[in-house]
Formats: sequence, C-alpha cells, structure tokens
Amino acid sequence: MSTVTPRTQRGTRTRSKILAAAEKVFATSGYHDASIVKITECAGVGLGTFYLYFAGKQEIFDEVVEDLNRRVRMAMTEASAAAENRFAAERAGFKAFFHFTAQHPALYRIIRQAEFVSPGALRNHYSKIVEGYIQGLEASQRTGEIRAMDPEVAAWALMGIGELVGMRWVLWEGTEDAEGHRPQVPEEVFEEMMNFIDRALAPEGAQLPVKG
Amino acid sequence: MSTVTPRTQRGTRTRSKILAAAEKVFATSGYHDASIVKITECAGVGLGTFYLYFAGKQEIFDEVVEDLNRRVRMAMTEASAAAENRFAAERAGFKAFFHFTAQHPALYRIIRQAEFVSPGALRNHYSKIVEGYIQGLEASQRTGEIRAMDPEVAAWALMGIGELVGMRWVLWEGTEDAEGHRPQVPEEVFEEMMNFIDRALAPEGAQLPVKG
Amino acid sequence: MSTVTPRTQRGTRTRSKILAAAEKVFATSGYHDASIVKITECAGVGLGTFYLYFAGKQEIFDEVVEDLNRRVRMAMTEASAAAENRFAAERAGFKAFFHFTAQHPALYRIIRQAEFVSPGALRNHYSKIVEGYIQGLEASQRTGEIRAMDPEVAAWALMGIGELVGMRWVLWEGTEDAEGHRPQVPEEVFEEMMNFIDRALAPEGAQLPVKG
Amino acid sequence: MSTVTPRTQRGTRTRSKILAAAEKVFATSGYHDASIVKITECAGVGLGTFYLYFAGKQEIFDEVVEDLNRRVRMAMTEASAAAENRFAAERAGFKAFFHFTAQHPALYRIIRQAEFVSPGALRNHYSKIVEGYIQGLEASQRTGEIRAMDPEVAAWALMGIGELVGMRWVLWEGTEDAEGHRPQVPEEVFEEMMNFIDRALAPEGAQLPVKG
DNA sequence: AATGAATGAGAGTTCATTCAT
DNA sequence: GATGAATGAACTCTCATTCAT
Repeated sequence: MSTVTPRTQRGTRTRSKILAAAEKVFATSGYHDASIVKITECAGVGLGTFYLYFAGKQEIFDEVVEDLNRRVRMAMTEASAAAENRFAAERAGFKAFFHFTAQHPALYRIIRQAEFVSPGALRNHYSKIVEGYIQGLEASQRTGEIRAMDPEVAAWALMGIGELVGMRWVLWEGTEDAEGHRPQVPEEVFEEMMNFIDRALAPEGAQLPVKG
Repeated sequence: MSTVTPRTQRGTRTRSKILAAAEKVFATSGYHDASIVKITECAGVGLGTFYLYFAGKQEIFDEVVEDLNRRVRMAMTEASAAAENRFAAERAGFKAFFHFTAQHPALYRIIRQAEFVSPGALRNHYSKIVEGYIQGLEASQRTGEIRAMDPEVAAWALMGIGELVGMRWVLWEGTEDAEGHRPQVPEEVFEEMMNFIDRALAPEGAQLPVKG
Repeated sequence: MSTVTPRTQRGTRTRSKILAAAEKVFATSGYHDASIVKITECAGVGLGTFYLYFAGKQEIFDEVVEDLNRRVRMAMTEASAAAENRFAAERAGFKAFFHFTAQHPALYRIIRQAEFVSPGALRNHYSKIVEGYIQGLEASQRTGEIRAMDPEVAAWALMGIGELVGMRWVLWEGTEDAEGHRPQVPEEVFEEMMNFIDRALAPEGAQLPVKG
Repeated sequence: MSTVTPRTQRGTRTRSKILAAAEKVFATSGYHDASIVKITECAGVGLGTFYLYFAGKQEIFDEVVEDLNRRVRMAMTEASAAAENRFAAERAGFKAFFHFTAQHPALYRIIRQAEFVSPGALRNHYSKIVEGYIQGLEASQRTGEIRAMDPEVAAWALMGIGELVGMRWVLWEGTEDAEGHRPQVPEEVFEEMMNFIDRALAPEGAQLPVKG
C-alpha cells in the first residue's frame, strides 16, 4: 500500500494534522524519540493513517524541514522587503528570524539533528537561507551601501551569528509561556549584534547610524 | 554493578581504547546508530567490558563531548597565547579551531546531536568556548585594541561565525584524505572571514591592517 | 454488512473481474502477499467494492480454488470423453491436465499453499480429482482393459505422477512466453510417463501398445 | 548485530532448541502464522535470543527445510542399503519415507508452502530426493532388475506417488496419538502401491513376486 | 579484568476490514 | 453500486543492559 496524495478534503485535512503534529513532536522529543505513535496520537488519528500519507518517518522529517525552511525564508523575505534601506532591511530580517524561532523552536531543534537523519535536508536548508543572504548582500553592494567583499563568506558569517545568538537568547533563555512561545532576543542584545554586523559590512569610512 | 575506575595500568589502557573508539563511532554513525557493540568491536574488547568502565551510553557520550571540548579549547588557547597582538591571536585561534575541526570532524557531528541526547553537555560545551572568547575580548578591550561592546554578544557572534564557516568549508567541502583528515578552510575564505571580524571589532576610526 | 449476490448485470461483471484478478494475484504473489488492495487494483475497482461481493480474503481464496478445480476437471473430462479407448482416454486426460497447468500455473501455486490457508479447500480439490480418476479406472476395470486393483490407491498414484511431472516439466522448465503461458511437457517425457503408467495398470500378460 | 555461530556449549544448545522449535511451529502453524515470538516461546528462550543465531524468519525456514531433507534422505538411504534386492530396497525406502513422514509431518506441511517462501529451498529439496531415486534406478537397470527407461522421468513419478499416497494416508488419515505421531500407511494400501510400482518398473516379461 | 549469551521493551511498518459518503 | 479514508492488532527486528562464567 503506497503513499497517496489525498483526494478528498477530509484527507487533506488529515495529512495537515499529521504534519503539524510531526513538527511539534520532532521539536519536543528529537527525531529518534519521536515515534510514529507519538505523532499520530498528537494528531489525533490512528496509527495506520500515518502511512496513508507518508512513506515513513524519515520522509515526514524531510517534509517538516522543508516546510519550516520555506516558512522562515518567507518570513524573512517579507520583513526585509518592507524596509526602506539596507540597515532597516537587515534588522527586519533578523527580527523576523528571531520571531520565527521564538514561535517555532522546532526550526533549531530539528535542523541540528539532521546531520545524521537526512544530510541532504540539512545542506539544503542552510544553502537556501544562505542564498537569500547572498542576494541581499549583492544588492546592497551594487548600491554601495556595503563594502566590497565575498558575499558568500559574509552570508555564512551572518547566518552563524543569527544561529548562535538565537540559540543562546531565544532557545535557552527563559522558558516557554502558556502558549508554548518563547521570549524574543532582548533589545540590548539585538542592538549589540546589529552593531557588530553593521560595522563588519560598512563601506570604508562610513558613518554608522547611532542608536538610542 | 557500578562503574569502576581502573585500578591497574591494563585497565586504564582498556578504558582509553573504548573512549577513543566511542569518539570515532559517534562521529561516523551518530549517537543513535552508534551501538555499544560497534564501539566495543571498534575498540577490540568484549561487549561486557564496556560496562566495567562506563555506566551507559549517555555517560560515555558526555565524556566524549567533554573530552573534545577540553582539547579544542586547549588547542585554541595555546595557539592564541603564542601570538604577539590581538590580531594575530584572533587569527591563530580560528586557525587552530579549523585545524582541530579538520582533524576531528567528530566535534561538529557529535555536538550537533547533543541537543536531545544530553542538553547539559551541549550548553556546557558552548558556554565554555564562549567563556574563552569573552576573556580574550575583555583583555583586548582593556588595552583598547577593540572597541567598547558587550563581550558576551560578540563572543556568541564569533562562535557562530566559526561554527558555520567551519561547517561549510571544512566539513562539507571536499572529502577526507587517506588518513581521514579534511582540508583546511581556503586561504582567501579565511581572510574574508577575518576581515569581517576585524571590522566588527575595530575601535572607532581605527586603521585596519591591510592584508597582502 | 454482509456479502451480497449481485443483482444487476453490472454487479455480476464487477464480481467476475475481482475473481479473475484474485486468481492472477494469488498465483503471482502467493496467498499472504496478495493483499486486497493488490486484487482490487488489478481488477480496476475500488477497495471497498471487494467486500460487496466477498466476505473476506479466505472466502475468495476458496472460491478461486473451487473455480480452478472445476475448470481443470472439466478440461480433463472433455478430453477423455472424446477418446476411443482407455489408452487414448488416459493420454488425453493427462495432456489436458498439463495443458491447463501450462495456461494456469495458478493451479499449482495456489493449491500448494492451501494446506494452512484453507485445509478444507485443499482436501476437496484433491478428492474431487481423485474421484474422476476412480470412475475412469472402475470403468476400465469393468471392460477388462486394466487389471484388478484398488482403484483408490491407483488414483492417488496417478495424481501424484501428474502433479510432480507437471511441476518439474511445466512449472519449472523454461519460462513463460509473452502471453504468460508455459511450454508443454516434452513429447519424450510424456511418452515415458505414459509408458510407466500403462505398465502399472496393464492386465496380467497384456501386450502393451508400442509407441513410435 | 549480526548472526553468530555459537562459541560456547550453551550457545550450541540454545541454537538447537530454537531450530527444533521452529520445525514444530512451522509444521503446526504454517510459515506465515509462525511468528518469531511463537518459536522462541516454544523453545523457551527470549525473543531477542532468536536473532543471536538466525538472521531472520526466512533463514531459519531454509535451514529447517534443509535439515528435514537431509534427515529424510538419510532415513531412506539407510533403509534401502540394508535390503537384499531391488524389490526389498524399494519397499524399505518407501517404508522409511512414510515412517519419517508419520513422525515429522513437518516435512510435508513445510515443503508445500516453500513455493513462495523460498523457491530455491523447494527445488533443492525435490531435486535432491529425485537424485537418490535416480541413482537407485540406474543401479537396478545395470543389474537388469528393472526395464530400460529414462530414470529421471521414473524418479519424478515415484516421488509423486510417494508424496500423494503419504499425504492421503499418513497426513490425512486419522489424527496424531498422544506423542504427536501419526499412523502408518495401512498394509493393504502399501501393497497396492508397491504392486503398482513394481509393474511399472518390471523388465519385459518378468514374473512379479506374488504377495501372500 | 574480561567476556558474550541472554533478554524484552519498544521501534517502524503492513493490511484485512469497516463505514461514511 | 461504488468508493477510499481510517483503523489497530500483530508482525519482524534492534539494542542497551545484565549476569554467570
């Protein structure tokens, strides 16, 4: 009995419930402790139902990763797009990233295990995000808003900063509130981080905006 | 039957063999696929022998993490200590980090799974490395070599940069050579990264060293 | 929800499609690997439709067995009936049996699993074929064409010969052609076998017909 | 954790217990209903112990088939060897076959399912037994005790006779006694069968021995 | 000190069957 | 008449851990 794309509305809803449950359970328990039983119980469907829509545990894992990846990129892109200049765009992008992280701790917790679960998914995730950073950096370079540099190296550096700052101040700091959401990065930490980044990217001899 | 500290020289040697095997197997297979059988076979000892020296799988994992952490910090500290100024120290520290990474891919592969295996070990690992960065940054601040800033935020940023650049250019780039070692970060990438960092940390109005 | 005899012509056609599909799938995959999904897919009907016409997997298996049994016996009877004497009838019967086997390998493959799936169906199948042999043997005994003997023992012996010779030379020998049919028993093997049987049955002091 | 040949005496005994239990359970329940749990329970060992000595269900099935095959052939060979002439040898061989069947119904019940479980094992089983028949027939041909014929065809015919007569009178007739053994083929049936065979094989114009 | 046979909880997965549409 | 989404019991197999030797 092979996996199937749902044909009815009811089927589509069921598939979504399972996918959402999987995100939650993977984030809470990690890949290996996330049993199909846990996922289906959390989704409120029978065990066998899982295999109606997914070929197996690894397949749904990949789909969850891809899904989170798509959503976090969209969140970042939308936030940046609304900004007036590169400073604002940068800030908005990181803000959106931390906001998403706070609401979907799954992003971190899931990605960091992917190394052995699904190496392809892992690389794909990071590569796609880096791609977004690169495009932004290249655009800013063309307008002279940032200095000349290899955008790829800078992109990985920016992602590294976001990743560990997010881990430290969103994931570790404090615990979830009643709705399972986490606090944002504190304002002063965020400013320090943005200052760090702005200086790293600033054109030769530029005047940095003064905050506060 | 509780774990035992080896009393004889032979016992000490056996324990070390198992620990070394565990590092290798965890790095190759990941925590969950690393069975005790694999570890003991790799170490060339009987299955039961494992439980003579370790309380269980999670315990030896923690010990491997701690061991790697101690060694990478020592490598970074030693490299930095020999440097003449903060620029050189910074460069030497990152060089040492990438060098260690290249020779012990286990560091990454193991750490990134620790989230669910042993959260304490994970935080401990990052915190200790950050601690080293903070001390270095504070010292440089006192001598005025770097600008005023919150050293903790900068420390996490630096660690993030090292982590993702290392992942991208050491772990992913190219494959292992015959001895299982990996290539270093390419020179030009390293320079771009250091330039990024130097600018981020530089005091107001400082002249950055020009790289030939 | 109980099984239903089709009331419409459409229903009758559907039921037949499923039965034919079941014969094919049972023969190809064996009883246990023949899922209801496979059968209904092969029949080109929905899964649920199966239970409209059959109470379950075992029931349709029994019906397939019975169906094959009826058809093979009819083939053998018709072939024998047209023959002029017992020699010819005998030959014609075995020929028909092998011919049917060649076109319906399902006969063997299905029957041989019936032991645990449906013991009753198994015994019924063999018993009915034996019954046919017995009637033929008794008739020949009355005309003196064959010697005095217990017809039941002889009948089982004949069936055993046919079964294993068929397995060896029809089922195993060569592969199916484009239409999924199998080659007949080679002429010389068939003659050897008939010679074996003729001698076993021949009246005291009889002259056997010389072949070739 | 891969399968292992037992190194200790205890291990050897355990492996044998499991193998014996498997024969019994396969014979009683058939391949598909014979779960590993049933087998290990019947053997009085833990579930996991099974996988210490066997790679899986199919592997132990093959081994059981091979084991039964070896034993039935040895029983037949030994019985025949002690006989004074081909008549006696033939009778002794079939007697031994039925005797073995009576004590190991597993032989039939297991073999007949092998078609889909392990086709190789099935062919191997029949081929090896046929090989024994062929050798006996060829020897008798050389001494002139039986007529000229293709020994392979005759061998398959003999095996077919034994198989179905055994099925009918040993397996089906009556039920097991307290020790799980089955009654022999009735004397008169056996004589009828041997008479059938003797005539089929007898040299031209031979006098058949008259049975009192 | 060292070993490896033994264990069983728990994992992922399949599929005959039911039933609302 | 026809459908396919939903179910859960039951299966095979893995592996951390114990313990007698």
